[in-house]
Amino acid sequence: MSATTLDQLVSLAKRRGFIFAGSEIYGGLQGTFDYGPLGVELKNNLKQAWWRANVYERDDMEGLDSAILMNRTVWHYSGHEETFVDELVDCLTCKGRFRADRLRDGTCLLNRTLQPGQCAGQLTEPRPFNLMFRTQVGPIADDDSYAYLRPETAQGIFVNFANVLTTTSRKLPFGIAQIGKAFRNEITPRNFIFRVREFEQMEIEYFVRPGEEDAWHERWLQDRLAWWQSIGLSRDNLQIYPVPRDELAHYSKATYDLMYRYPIGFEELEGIASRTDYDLGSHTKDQANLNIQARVAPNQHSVARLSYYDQERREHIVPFVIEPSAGVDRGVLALLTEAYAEQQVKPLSNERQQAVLDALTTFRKSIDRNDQLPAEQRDRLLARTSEIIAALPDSLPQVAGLLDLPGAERIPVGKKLRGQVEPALDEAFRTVLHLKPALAPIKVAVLPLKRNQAEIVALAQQIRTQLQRGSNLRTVYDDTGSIGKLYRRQDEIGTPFCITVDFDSLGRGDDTSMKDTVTVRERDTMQQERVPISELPTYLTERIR
RNA sequence: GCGGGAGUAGCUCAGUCGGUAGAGCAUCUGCUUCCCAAGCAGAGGGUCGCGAGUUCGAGUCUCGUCUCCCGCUCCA
Repeated sequence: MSATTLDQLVSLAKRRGFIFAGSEIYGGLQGTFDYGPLGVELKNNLKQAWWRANVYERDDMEGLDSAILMNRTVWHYSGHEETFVDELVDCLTCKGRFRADRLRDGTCLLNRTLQPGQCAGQLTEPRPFNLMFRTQVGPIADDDSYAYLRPETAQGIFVNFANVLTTTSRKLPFGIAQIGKAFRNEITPRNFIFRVREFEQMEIEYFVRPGEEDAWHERWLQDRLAWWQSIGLSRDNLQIYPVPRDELAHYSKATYDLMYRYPIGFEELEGIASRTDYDLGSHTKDQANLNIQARVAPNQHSVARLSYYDQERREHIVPFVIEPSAGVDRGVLALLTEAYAEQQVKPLSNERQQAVLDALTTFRKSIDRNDQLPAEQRDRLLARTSEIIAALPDSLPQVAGLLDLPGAERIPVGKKLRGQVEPALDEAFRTVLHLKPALAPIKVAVLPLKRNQAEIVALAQQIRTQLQRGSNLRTVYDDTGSIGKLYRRQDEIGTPFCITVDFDSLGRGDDTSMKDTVTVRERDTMQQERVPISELPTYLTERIR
């Protein structure tokens, strides 16, 4: 089971320190999020896994980290100044929002049921709606001293194409990989970290000979699909969406979107675009002599020839580009969605179960009696409630999803239902993140079985210190609760292994042969194994790779 | 930006007829506990989204405003 509502993830993320709303104490800033102590680890692990697979484990890739601020001319020739900056007006009559350049005489043209002119006078003033953020460069704020925050990392790669080529002696095909921040002034940031104004991309620009792009496009699609699965996303939750021709971005010949089944439905996780020679062709000098196939604007500014000299054919060619471009934040969200589970770990007491059942029954009656709900919503709610009642107690975590359905907020007893379900979940369920160990923010937690036993505590802390220093495993020590509580706490943040130090570890148990051994408890199975302290680094490293 | 819903402690929620804010969980401390939410005692944490107005007195009534959530445009 994975997360069924975004709220479950938002709540966990905030509660345990993965992700916070940006600038929270001042009311927030829409479309920004801060990664907390655990979130930064998870995100770093994701980026590291990507870098390892795409740079270290391949022979045809170089890395790059280009500046966020770039000469404005970059965005002129990339096409972004034209396609990312719109003057928009709103029509107060027909509620439409239009590009000012599509209007004639201040009239709403797009509402075709009206004659042009009928909306006139109801339009707001044209306002520049700039999908690129502008910022001041230099101390003097005049009209020309501005730059954009990059809306994609890709252009940093294209403008460095010649630099990388000459310094690495690469032959086609080869790629350049980059991870970095990008900024878009989205009209409506929404859905937690899914659509935000400041985000991070993991991008590859892969350069191939013209004519070979389609084969490489297919290959990259399969590569990327396999990679996402290798870090834990299940194939069932991934979809390939070939973007229809009329929806393609201005640079693209063909694009596959890799869609993931988020709680909000299937949405794009990564785009794999075939960009032809549009980008290098746009940024290069000497365009006329390079047989560029894409339609590019004449470039009078570039001082570099962004081409590849083909020794065999003795000619300069402009490579075609395949671009697998993934969202880091969307990756994090996908990982959390996939990993999240609420599992029953012990039976529910009778009173609790009865209380929940009563609350559900009351809820169902209340829906049934409510005549203000659209029939469709009502039927859906009734059906879902009945399903949950039938599948109790396993279905208990699904109540969150039920209360998230459209219309549910109009049923007042929904709050009471939530109030009954919560303690039941607390009592008998655990929340667990089934993250791949390599991605887990914390790899190992060292726990004393009893915190008021000085010797146990001392040994546990000693083991923690050894693991921290002697291995690359992020290790924490925790003694702020009973052992069961500590396990649950680690489950919730996805820690794959807990090490428990007990009396046997000290040689003070019934079986003295267990001296210098500890219990290692595995997150998913909750199984325990006795391991000699000296073997811990090897034991753990093998299982966390 | 428009339409619909909601803002009270970290979370989920109470808060009656207007009378200076409560519970459970979470967090922290102490005691206790020989492997899966224990328990007990205590502590911290809220200008009730914000700003006006009405009133002797506003979480509660009125107006404005902001933010968030759901639908319309965007796409990593």
